[in-house]
Amino acid sequence: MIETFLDDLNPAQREAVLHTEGPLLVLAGAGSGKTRVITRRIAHIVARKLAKPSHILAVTFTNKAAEEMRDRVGELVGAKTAQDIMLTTFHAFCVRVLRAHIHRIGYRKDFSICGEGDARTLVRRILGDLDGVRETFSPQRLQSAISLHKNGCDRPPPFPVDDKIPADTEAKYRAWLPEFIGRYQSALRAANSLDFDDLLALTLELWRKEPDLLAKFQQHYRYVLVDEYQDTNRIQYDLLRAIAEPRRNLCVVGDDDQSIYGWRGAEPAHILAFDRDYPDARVITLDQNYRSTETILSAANAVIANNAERRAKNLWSTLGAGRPIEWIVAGDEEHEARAIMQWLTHIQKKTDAACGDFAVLYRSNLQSRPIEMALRQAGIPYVVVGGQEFFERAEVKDILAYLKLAANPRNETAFLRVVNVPRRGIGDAALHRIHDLCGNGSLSIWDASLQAVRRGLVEKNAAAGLESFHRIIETFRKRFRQPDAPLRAIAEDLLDAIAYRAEIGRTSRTPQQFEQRWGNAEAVLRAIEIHEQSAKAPSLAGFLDENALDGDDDRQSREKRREDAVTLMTIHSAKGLEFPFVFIAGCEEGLIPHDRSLRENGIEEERRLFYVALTRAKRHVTVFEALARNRFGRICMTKTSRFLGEIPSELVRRRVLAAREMVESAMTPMKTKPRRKRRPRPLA
DNA sequence: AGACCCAGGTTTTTT
DNA sequence: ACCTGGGTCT
Repeated sequence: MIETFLDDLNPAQREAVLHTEGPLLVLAGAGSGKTRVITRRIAHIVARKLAKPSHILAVTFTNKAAEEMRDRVGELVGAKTAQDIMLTTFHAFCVRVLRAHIHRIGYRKDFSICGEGDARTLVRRILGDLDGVRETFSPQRLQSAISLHKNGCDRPPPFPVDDKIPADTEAKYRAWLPEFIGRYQSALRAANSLDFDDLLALTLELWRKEPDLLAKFQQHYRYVLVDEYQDTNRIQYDLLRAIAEPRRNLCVVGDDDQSIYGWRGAEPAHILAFDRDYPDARVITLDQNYRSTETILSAANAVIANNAERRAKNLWSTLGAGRPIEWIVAGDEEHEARAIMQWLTHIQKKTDAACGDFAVLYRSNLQSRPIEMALRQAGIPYVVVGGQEFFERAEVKDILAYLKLAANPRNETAFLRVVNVPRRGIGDAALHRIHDLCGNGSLSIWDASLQAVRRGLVEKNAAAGLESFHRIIETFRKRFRQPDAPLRAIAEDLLDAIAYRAEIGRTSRTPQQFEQRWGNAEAVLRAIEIHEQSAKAPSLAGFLDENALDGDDDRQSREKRREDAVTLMTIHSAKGLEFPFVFIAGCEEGLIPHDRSLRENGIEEERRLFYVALTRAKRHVTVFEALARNRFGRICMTKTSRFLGEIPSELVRRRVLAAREMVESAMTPMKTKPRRKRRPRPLA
């Protein structure tokens, strides 16, 4: 039994599995069987009875990764045993800890989790109260500054590089930022909400302030494993160190060359410094690749060798040389798209490959348009991965806001979103009055609104509206709290109580739109039902936690990927995946490396991104380049990405479908295409 | 409340 | 070129 976990491992993998005691760093190159090592290692610990399954903590970054890992571990040790392992994301783990213990540091246990969108709304609102700064700093920029700050990022938050901003503004900005963060925090606090970063930061704070509690966790988790270690940020790193401290059975697995989330606060430095922090750490490098041809690996190795900040490693495989990398030069992006379509068709004819064997990768989502058009015209099925629409839809947000209020009436964002949906005659005047009552934030907007009614501070109409709103929330708060409450049924009642179907009807312009939007509402109900059926202890709070942490991953996208269709996605979303045939579109300076990223994060992260793209391929890579590209409505000549030049030329076959001079000369006269006038919107 | 217009910006996006 | 957000007008 035990031997079977080791049989099909190479010596390095085997050592990584067997080295269970003490700190271990596994440098796992792309395609080197990283997941296999982690799952076997867990199975080994369980089978050898080194610890109970529940004493193992395995952390991933995404829910998807956690699920997959649980499945794979389940295949080895049985699904039932796999259930007991604490195998989750950082954030989900912290939510668990906080839901149980956060009262010890003065927070309420029924806090809401404030997603990225809600947080942005909050930033906007605070910014709205402040005069004179709104013009200079975008909410997005501030949000990312806040996040980097909260994650204990060492470097200063990026300051907008912009000629229009006078030189002394940066100093002012830096001086002012802490105050802004303070306001943001107290707004969150008043709303009894935590953002994603708080989940991590407060867990750490909790552990620091309550050493006895930390000790219990340390006692409990005997083995700690981390996947995608190159993506950890400062706080995550501190959390890991804290919990693994006494036993030091900390195993981290990652690849510094695939660190592509620096802009998110990930610090690849951690992987480079691991054996400085743990001098006795065993370091194992997995460099045998089981995925790609030797040609692909040589190209990838050559490219990444240009990075200085890395641990040197060279991937190798025994899968044969394979075919040279194809480099196709097209005229503009539409030409490129057609070339992609034709080349794909050509390969299919030669190899019998299915559509699902192809991925078209690009740096930026806007590149997908022309490619989609070309594929559609040719009748080639495709799926575009990415985009986060579902949870952005108004209906979905509305319903979730009601549910969030039922779980935590203090949730200010949710309150403001639906207090007047459907219309209850609560206008700006009433809301201002209420807002004034909140004062410095000591009173939540919910309580303030109660008081406003009680003290007759708002006009009759608004007061009546507020009272009915209060009643609905209170009613459903109670109902949801009943033990074994039928969540879906209650949620349906809630929609009835606010006549939401009619509301959608009223605000839809066409029957199709109505169907679509009501369909979204039903999708939320279905999601609740799924939670009800699959969760160990279903609850409203549990459902909301799951959804807050599960971003936009409605299961559809996952299932869609299975279908036989060409996959279109950004390189970022391709991390961790593999395809027989990979096309990389838009290999031009400015796109990859992206010029803005170049400015803010430096060249090396962009190079890693290109490296990730190359190493997704099993059999063959084709890189595409357009000589001219539409940029912000202007046609511009492009320059070949420097990364293409870094691939040894003997590995590449270049085909030029468009001559530079032709493209250049075609550019000047054709600036005015007959422009279609925009018609007035056709009514239903 | 809803329609309309203009200005600004425009990379990636695990949770 | 295109979308978003905010402001204004009806």
